[in-house]
Amino acid sequence: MTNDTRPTIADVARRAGVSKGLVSFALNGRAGVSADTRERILSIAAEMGWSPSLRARSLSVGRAFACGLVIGRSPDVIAADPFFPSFIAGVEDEFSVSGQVLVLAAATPGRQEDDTYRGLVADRRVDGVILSDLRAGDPRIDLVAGLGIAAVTLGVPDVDSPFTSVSIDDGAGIRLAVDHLADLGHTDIAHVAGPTAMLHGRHRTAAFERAAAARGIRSRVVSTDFSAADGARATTGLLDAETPPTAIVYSNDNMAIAGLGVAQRRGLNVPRDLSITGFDDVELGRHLHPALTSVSTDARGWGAAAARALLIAVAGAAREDLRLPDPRLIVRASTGAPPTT
Amino acid sequence: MTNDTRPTIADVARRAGVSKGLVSFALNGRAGVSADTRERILSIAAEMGWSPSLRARSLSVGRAFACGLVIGRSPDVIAADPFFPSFIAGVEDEFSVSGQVLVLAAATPGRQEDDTYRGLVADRRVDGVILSDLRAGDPRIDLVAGLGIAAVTLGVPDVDSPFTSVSIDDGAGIRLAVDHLADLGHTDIAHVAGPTAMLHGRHRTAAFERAAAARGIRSRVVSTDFSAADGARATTGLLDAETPPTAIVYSNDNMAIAGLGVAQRRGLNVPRDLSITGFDDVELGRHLHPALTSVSTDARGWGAAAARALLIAVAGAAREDLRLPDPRLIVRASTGAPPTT
DNA sequence: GTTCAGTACTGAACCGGTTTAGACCCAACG
DNA sequence: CGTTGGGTCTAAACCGGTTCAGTACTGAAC
Repeated sequence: MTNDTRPTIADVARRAGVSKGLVSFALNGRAGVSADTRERILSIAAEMGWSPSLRARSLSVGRAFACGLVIGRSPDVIAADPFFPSFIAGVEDEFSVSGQVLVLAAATPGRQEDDTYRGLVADRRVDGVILSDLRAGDPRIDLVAGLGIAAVTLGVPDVDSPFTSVSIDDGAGIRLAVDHLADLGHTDIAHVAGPTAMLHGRHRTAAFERAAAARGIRSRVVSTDFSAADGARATTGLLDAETPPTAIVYSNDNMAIAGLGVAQRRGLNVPRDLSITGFDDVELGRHLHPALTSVSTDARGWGAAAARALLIAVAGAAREDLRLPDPRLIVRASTGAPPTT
Repeated sequence: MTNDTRPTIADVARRAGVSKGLVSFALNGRAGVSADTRERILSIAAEMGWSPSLRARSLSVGRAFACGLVIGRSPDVIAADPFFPSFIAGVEDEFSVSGQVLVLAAATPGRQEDDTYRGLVADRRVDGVILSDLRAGDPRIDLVAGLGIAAVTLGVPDVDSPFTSVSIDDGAGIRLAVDHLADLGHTDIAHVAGPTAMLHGRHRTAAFERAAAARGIRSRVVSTDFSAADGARATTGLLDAETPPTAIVYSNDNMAIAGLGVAQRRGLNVPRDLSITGFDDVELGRHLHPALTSVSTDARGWGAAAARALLIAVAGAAREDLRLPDPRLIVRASTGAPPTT
């Protein structure tokens, strides 16, 4: 049943009456092959159903024809985060047309993140990696640079980096949310942020504080691990305060939805008693009651852009940073004027 | 900076004063090497920081040391589905300890699912694949079998298959939900199902109808594409009926949450006016208001089991089907007694 | 008519491992 | 003392491509 003896380049060469080398030249479109010989070789190859063995190719040219993505977050948080699936879809949009393949590795309980990278590279399984969820003073930059492999970073690192960065100004998204709430009349807004160790969390927090200050708004920030549970906890803490905020800007939709649940459970009406904004604009958000006002980022486009940049970097081009279009705020029913005291 | 000249087996052999072959024997723990020679070779290898080139190994032994997962759903649906990330985490739990790697491929607009498999296998990039989201009369079984590669299926296919299946009885989960609702007094329950083309959707629907019949319950089923939007649409249709059901069993949490939104938007109180159950038990569910009653399946455990089974199949073992523990129903606040007419 | 350049092609080395056939040594046995 | 046999090790083939040095032939230039 399984016919595992695929034709090799030698079979094609024999059948075409030429040397292996010439077949290789013909296939790779290199000079030094006459037009009709090339055509003959190619048609014989097609007829025999030959395609070069990626493994042999990989060994002789020293490339893996694959790139890696290491996911550092805990699986539970990943599962709740719509970013990765969309992002991966975007990466695939690009890879699938260029014969590349995506190797996914997750840092698991039994294996630290660093070891995951080291393993991927030590085996030369990938030609490049995508560094996501950048942290402050991220050690992976030096690690990967030392490992001698191409990479792109998602976001601009806060340390010297030899790698192309592909970034989106998520601060702009937070700013839009704050301005929207300020326009509605809110003067006391809280921000439920991601982990402070993560760079994008910091950016969003800084953007939040700047935007709040610019509008003369009382602001407070509480940081979380991005999980719904932590979002709920943070919300409870905020609503328990002496003078609770009249609006909360969450740094992801998952936490915003959990926060909405907490508020409703306390008998609060959203948006009459409390306004809420999310971040990611997951599909689910528009079907909630009330529908969630959220910052929409193009995760899929980001994935495609990162993949493209990585392929360029693998090819040896110099670093050239890329900035994607700013996110937009999708205003729905979860935001409104603050309660009149 | 980049020291790209890793030591090769020849370097180790020279340094140890033996032949390449013997180093290979020593490394792979094969007989024919004296104990002290083996030790000497191994310690020299360690000292030189040598590890065998996966590419060379791959070429000579004819294995890729990688397995593939092709995701056939549209990226938007994947993004909303917590199953894949958890499942992948489980796969990684297993692969990371056995030096395997997960190659992820997504069927993209520019590339049909079949071509994705074909490409993965034609390049011999993987030693095996995981077939998820089994469809009725799934053509991928024959395709992959014809391609001559190992595989495991997630769920038991409805056609002849040479592959090990790793399955979970999701029908049991649906039955638990129906029984729970029947116990509460419901006599008119609807099921918002997944696509009819998908086998697990069919199983759940069949289980629903059987369980309803067993309890003498009026039942109806509407099928969807698994998206929140379609879940909302289905819910609207059900609630618009002459005599709407008093409870709805959704086949994933995402649709259940969207359905909850639809009900609340209409001014219905859940669970007083309408009971709702989900499927997946996402973390978010317990933070909603009301907290979602849902069927909990161990996606991560499933991933680990599938990975283990696949590695066994790749090693050449005979097919041996595997059935995972039944899912459980987590009762929360979204289900209650039906309204008294 | 030789030199020269250029094109088309071959043969062999190479990537870095695995695997097999066989050489060599020493002990035991008839 | 010659043979057999088991254990240790080497040399070389092999996996299936790429690449480079070099050869043979062609046509143009001097």
